[in-house]
This record gives sequence, structure tokens and C-alpha cells, in this order.
Amino acid sequence: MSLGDRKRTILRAVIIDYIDTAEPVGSRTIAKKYEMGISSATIRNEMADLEELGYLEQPHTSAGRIPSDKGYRFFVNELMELQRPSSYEIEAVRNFFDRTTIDEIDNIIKQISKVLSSITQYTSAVLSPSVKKSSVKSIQLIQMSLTDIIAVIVTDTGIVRHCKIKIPKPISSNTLTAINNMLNEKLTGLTIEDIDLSVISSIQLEMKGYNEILNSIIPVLNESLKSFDCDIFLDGTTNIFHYPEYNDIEKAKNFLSLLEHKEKLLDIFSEDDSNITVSIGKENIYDEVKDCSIVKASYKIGDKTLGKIGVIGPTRMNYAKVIGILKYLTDTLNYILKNQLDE
Amino acid sequence: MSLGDRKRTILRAVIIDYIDTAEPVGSRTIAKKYEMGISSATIRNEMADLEELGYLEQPHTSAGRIPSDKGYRFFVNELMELQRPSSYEIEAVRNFFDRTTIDEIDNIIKQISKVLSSITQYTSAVLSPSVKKSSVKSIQLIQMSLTDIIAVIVTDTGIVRHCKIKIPKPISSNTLTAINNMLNEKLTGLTIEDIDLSVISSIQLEMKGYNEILNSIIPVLNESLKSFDCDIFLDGTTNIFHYPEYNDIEKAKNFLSLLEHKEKLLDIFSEDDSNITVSIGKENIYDEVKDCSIVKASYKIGDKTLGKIGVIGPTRMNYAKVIGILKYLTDTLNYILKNQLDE
DNA sequence: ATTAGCACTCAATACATTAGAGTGCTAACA
DNA sequence: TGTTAGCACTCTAATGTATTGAGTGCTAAT
Repeated sequence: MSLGDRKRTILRAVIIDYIDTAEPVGSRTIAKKYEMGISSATIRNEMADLEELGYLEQPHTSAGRIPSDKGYRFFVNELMELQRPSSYEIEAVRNFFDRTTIDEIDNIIKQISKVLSSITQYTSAVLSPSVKKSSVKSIQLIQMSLTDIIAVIVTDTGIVRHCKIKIPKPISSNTLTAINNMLNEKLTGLTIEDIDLSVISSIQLEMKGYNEILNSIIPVLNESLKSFDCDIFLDGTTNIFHYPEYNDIEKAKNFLSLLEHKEKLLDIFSEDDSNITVSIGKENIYDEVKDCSIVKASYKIGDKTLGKIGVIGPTRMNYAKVIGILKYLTDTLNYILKNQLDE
Repeated sequence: MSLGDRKRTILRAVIIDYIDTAEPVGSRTIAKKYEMGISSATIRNEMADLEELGYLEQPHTSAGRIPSDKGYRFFVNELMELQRPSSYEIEAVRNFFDRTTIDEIDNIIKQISKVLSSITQYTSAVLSPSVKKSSVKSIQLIQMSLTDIIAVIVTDTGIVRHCKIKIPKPISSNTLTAINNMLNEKLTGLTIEDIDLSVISSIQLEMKGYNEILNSIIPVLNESLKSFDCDIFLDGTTNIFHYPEYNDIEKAKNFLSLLEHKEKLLDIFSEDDSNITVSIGKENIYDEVKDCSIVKASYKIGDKTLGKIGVIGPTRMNYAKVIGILKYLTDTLNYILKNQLDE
């Protein structure tokens, strides 16, 4: 069902005011501050309707109204005007990128997380590309000492990983080259999760002479790649203290404890959806964030989704601003990644 | 000046009780709970003396006493009995190490940080070895694609670093080998901070033919190594909520904000001192931690100090337990590092 | 030197009062 | 018939007041 024009205007005003002040909004405030041209009594009637329809709530009988999750949802879908980043914010993003050496994707997204939290004043989270779903672009073994070799892997998603492998006895450079070539031949183009027993045994089959050395390398390499899939970078974790909803020590504690549980955050941010998603309060699947809102977006290279970048904060979030910034930031990021990695 | 025996006993009892309960301790409590064999009135007199001497404080006239920074200091230096880790704690440490793949130092100390915060229930901080003060053990350039090479550096402190370098035009494998050899010859054994203009120009002098390619590699390499010296890993940041002194939202906020300022923490933890140090409240140099205590210890390889591992929490800290655990943990860590890296 | 006893202090708690913001309803009005 | 002025009502937040109790400091007796 669709709301009448006047109800929409009033609902929008209530939400905007509440996002701004964090105080329940009364009918007089609306009438005066937003120049509706109608009396507070009329607004009161409309607000009573809006409450009945579930868009507004009353903390107690004699208080003003605050938006419900449903209210925010309607606001996000139908009422708000997306806010373009201010020139100040655009400047801030530029500066950040200018100061960052753009080499590896991990560094880039760590920086992005910083920018995002600093200009939104919420907590930002950035999910790095999945190692498992990346494919091998190149892999090189190098000998660092008699007992150690280091494997370096570069993926199509721009991730560079190294891992140190102890070997039982010294290895000739010819052998290393041979293994190197074989690994590249067999693994290049495969995603990490595709590297299974059959691939591994096919390598071992073709390199019968090197069994002992292969057995010390491959399991370590395999485990190292698979043990550590995505990482999540947070920033602005103490930003929540800006918002009165977290003046309650219990609330703050819950929020911050969530941030310490990376697995949970990974779950929350890994959900597969493309483009920008907004989850408001109880819409969230996980209990821990049922009184938070999460806005997140995918960043990509070409049309392959690499990871997520998002913001987490109170349901009373400045959605118009956050979504605007997030759009701008992912566009910038996608552009950089494309030029950087797609060659 | 030295305190009389009875005063010492009373002071110890007050501090132990306060560390346990976080409530100001009254004379009756001491008399009853700690079976002094003297009356509360006598204890009152002694406590008044201890206050005059600066070891105890009174939040207000009709409250019990709480230890002052000076009181804690005296306790740490003279009164406390160091607490050996419980068998449960030892077990926890063992488990952690068994589950961790011990390869690179960064992984090890990240894990250590987790163990430390989990068994102390304070916030732990671990300072990684300084890159600048590490010396190059081996350096290898590898070609990943026509436009990218990756440099991998291993230091005597066990740090493995890689950095990606864009090159203007393809490079032959012979050239790469030549540069590789030269870099190793010139840099091995030098600390990173010793790599200055004179070293670099000596390399360029001896490799006149490769000037163009060297110019694209060396600055990037140099910057990458020097830009990022130590890192600090935190864990258990929300542990402070266990302690009533942080029930005040302002206090919690200050504490957590400090933790977001890595530079400050780096300063605090980098101070050069060996072995175990305890800084109590106002003894700390930095304002931000003047109502906290910090206990930290060095970890080493042989007798070279690599970094720090420590705990930060309220001045009402269980010093006896924390110091005991920290001793045990650094011993374990030093042992592992020695076997792992010193070959 | 120690201790019992007592008057005193002060934070914390509970309770009562008030002020004010905001509502819902009714009746009058355009 | 939709809008509005007006008013009684509700409920929180703020403020003031009394009470309680833990703990002290001092004094006088042991």
C-alpha cells in the first residue's frame, strides 16, 4: 500500500529530525521546524496513523515519535534523497589515495577502511577478497637458506601471499626450478579451492623423482592457502561513542564485543549479494546486530565481485549520506583496482 | 624508609582485598577477613598512618581506603609474592602453541597476544620486532609477470616481508639474477636502517649497465622497508568492561580511543628497557595512561631484544598474576624463537 | 600500646514533588 | 468533512528531602 503525500512528508520530516537529534520528535517540532503549513493537531492525527501503520513508535505515551525499522526501511526505499558526497569528503578521499602507495590490494582496502570510517563517523568494515575463490596467477618458490624456502603466490584478485616452508634437506636449484615450472603449469588459472587431491596427485605423478621434497612442500603450501581465506579490516571502532544510543555501557559493550568476533563479522559481511545493501535492525539475521544497521557494497574488478566494504552503526544512521559515500568510494576503488590489476 | 612489619601486613591485606573486590577496604574487613589478631581500632590507626605516608587514599572521609600509586609500587617491589601460573593457565598456553603453525614471527606473536589477553583478562599488546633494526638475511627478487616483480626479504629476526614492484619494461632472467646476486652481496648483514645513500650508490656504481631498472626497483624497495617499522597487535580490547573502574562511559571511551592510536601505543611500548617493567598510574609518561598500569616484558632471540609483550589495564591490576604469566610466556616464547630462527 | 565505645561524616538509596513536553480527544470552524 | 484550537491527561526527567549504613577519628578505659 502506498502512503498519501502528506503522510510521506511528515514521515520524512520525523525521520530526518530524529536522525539529526536522536530525540523523539513531537508534532509541534514538525509543524514549526519544517513549515508544513498545517497545525500540530493535524500532524498529531497523521502521526497516530503512521504509528498504527507501523512506521513510527512511541517510547512512552507522552513522548514524541521515533522511527521503527519499518519506518527506516520505507525512508531508504522511497523517501530519502541520496546525498552526493560533499566537496570536503571528496577531497578527503583524494588525499587518502594520494598518500597511499597503491600496490597490493590488502594495503588499498586497509586504507579504504580508514577513509570510510573517518568521513562517515561510523565503524567501517572491509572484507578482503576470498583467497579460496581467487585463481592462481603465478606461484614462485624461492630458496632463502639451506632449510627454508618461501612460496609466493599472486592471484588474479591481486592478493600476494607468502609462506615459509621448512625442508628436510637442501635442494638443488635445478630441482627447485623444475618444481616451480610444474606448479605453475598445473596450478595457474585454478582457483585455490579447486586445488584438491586429484590435482595434487597429478603433480606427484608427473614428478615421481621428487616425491620426498614435494611431500614437504605441498601440504604446507596447501594448508597455508586454505587456512586463511578472507580477512576483515575494521576502523573507527570507537566512533560509536559519538552516538547517544551507546551511552548505555551494556550496549557499547555488546557492540564492541561483536567487533572482536571476526568470524561473526565475516559471516555478516560475506553474504552474497551484489551492489549496495542496507539491512536495518531486525532485518539482520544475526541477533548481535538486531539493533544496528549495516550498509555494505561490493567492490569488483571488471564484473567479478572481490569483497565488501561497509559501515555498521545505530539504526538511526544517516542512510542518505552513508549510501552516497559508499557509492562514490566503491566507484573510486573499482576504478583503481581495474587500472592496477587488470593488465 | 622502611615500614614496620605490622604496617606492611596491613598494607598488603588492603591491596590484595582491593584488587579482589574493587571496593574501598575498611578496618573491620581487614580485622575479620585477614585474622590479624588485632582490633579494628588498631588497624584504623595504622591505616591513618599509611595514608599519611602516602600509601593509601580515601575517596571520601567516611569510606574505606584504597591503594595509591605509591602503595601499588611498594606492593610490587616489596610485598607481593609472585604468582606462578596455574596448571590451567599453563595448559592454555600449551594448547595455543600446539594449534599454531609456528613459521613466521608475526603469526607467533599474534597468537601470543591472544593467549595473553585470554588468560589475564586484560588487554594485551605485542610489539613486533623492528624492521629497521633487523638485518637482511636474504633478499630475492622474483618475476611474477612482465610488469611486476616481487621482492622478498627475510631478516635475522625472522620477519618475512614482500613488496610488489612495477617495472617499466620486461627484464631478462639473467639481469634479474645479476641484480639479485648484487643485492644479496651488498645488503646481507646490514640492518635496514643502515641501508643509506652510500650503500645504494655503491650498488648503482657497480651495476652501471642496469641503471634504469635499478632506479625503478631500489626506491620502492627502500621505501617499503622503511615505511613500516614495527607493528603492534592488540587483543582483548573489550576486557576492560570486566572492571568496574570502566563502568563510566567516559573512562571506557578514553581507554578504547587510546587503543585506536597505534602510534601512541608504539611509543609507549617501544621505550627501551629490558626484562619486565611495571609502570603504575602516574608513573607513566603519557597522559592517556596515567590512570592505567602497564606491565611489559621483552622477548628475545639469544640476547638480542626483538620486541615487547605486555598488558594494559586499571592500576588495580593483579600484578602478582600478570607478572607471573608474563615471565612464563616470554620464557616460552624465547625458547620457541631460539629453536625456530637461530639455526 | 591497645581497644571499646561513640559521635560524626558522607555517599548511596529511596521517596515525594514538580515541571514540561507531548499526547489524545472534543467541539468548533471553514 | 477535513482542520484546528483548547484542554485534560500521562509520563519522564529533574530536583529536593529523608534515611540508612559503612566507616572513620577521637577519647577514655584497660
